Amino acid sequence: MPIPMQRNATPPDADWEELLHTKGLRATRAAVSVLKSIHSMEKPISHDDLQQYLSQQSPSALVDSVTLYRILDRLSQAKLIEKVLGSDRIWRYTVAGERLHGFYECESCHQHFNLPRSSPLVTLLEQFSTQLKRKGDAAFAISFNVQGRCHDCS
Amino acid sequence: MPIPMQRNATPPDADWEELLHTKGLRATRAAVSVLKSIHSMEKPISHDDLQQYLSQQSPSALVDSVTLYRILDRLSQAKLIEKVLGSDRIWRYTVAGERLHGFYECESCHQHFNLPRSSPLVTLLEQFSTQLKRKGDAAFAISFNVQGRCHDCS
DNA sequence: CATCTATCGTAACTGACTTGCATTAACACC
DNA sequence: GGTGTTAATGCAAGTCAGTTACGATAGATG
Repeated sequence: MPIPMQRNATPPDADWEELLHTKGLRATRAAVSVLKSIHSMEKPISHDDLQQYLSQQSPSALVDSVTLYRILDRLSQAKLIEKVLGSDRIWRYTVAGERLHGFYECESCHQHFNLPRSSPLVTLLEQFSTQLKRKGDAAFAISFNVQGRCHDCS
Repeated sequence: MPIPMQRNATPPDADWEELLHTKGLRATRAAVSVLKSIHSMEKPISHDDLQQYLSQQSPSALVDSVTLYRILDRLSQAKLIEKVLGSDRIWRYTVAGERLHGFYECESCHQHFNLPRSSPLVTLLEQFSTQLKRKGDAAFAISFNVQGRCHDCS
């Protein structure tokens, strides 16, 4: 499984550190690189791929596997990132946003692709989601997933 | 985790056996009880709960854990049942239908509830799904999931 | 700088699911 | 009814994503 492509440049470290602090988290070297890396990816990335990616970045970015799990946990609890469960039962992590995320999952390689926010499906579900929230309902989140085959696997 | 309630009576065994045969599967005692049981449930049930349920039914319904996994696999591949992945990374199985399924998952106990087909959300997504199919797109299935807390857990 | 405690690293564990392989029992064909 | 074929079964052992325990380390704060 190839490690997903990187997106564009990200803000300086100080900004990430501050972001972590506002959530009551410590700005450790590991947490910063993880947060930064996830924000630089254009699609959700798994624990495994992320660890590999980090190890290739620089020796200083090396993170222990358990530590990485814990960082990912902490960041998602703080809502700095978002997790998506693939049908391979593997969690993938991506940027968290105020807006709803929909994903396209390749049923063969299980790569996930963010559906464009402009997709009518996303718009539709977003409306629904805010309706639910307004109702103060017991429902907190809607997630959805379109399955198919990605270009590489067809 | 309590074993989900049973629904109403189901057709005689001969019908289930025939159904299995039409899919090229053997009508073993185990396969029949599994198929029958899942059709008698009103919500998706996990491997574990199903095995427990079967063991309580009758001694003859007892199925080995691995065998049960394999039966569930076979039945879903034959599209006689449908699988849903919970955010606890556990598969649950339910009746397969031509129509789209949406689920409500309790984020605490992870029980799944079928959303009523009359739900506007289900209708909406169904339209979308058929649109995709018509387009002959690479997308095969849409699944979605509303998360919240069930009555018992609140 | 010193103290406090969140975070880290190592090793061992968990549990849902899978694989290998010898045995059994549906089904088909006499 | 037998009887042969092979799908399906049961047991033991394996896999692997994720978790837990606990002593060591390093951010934060005064």
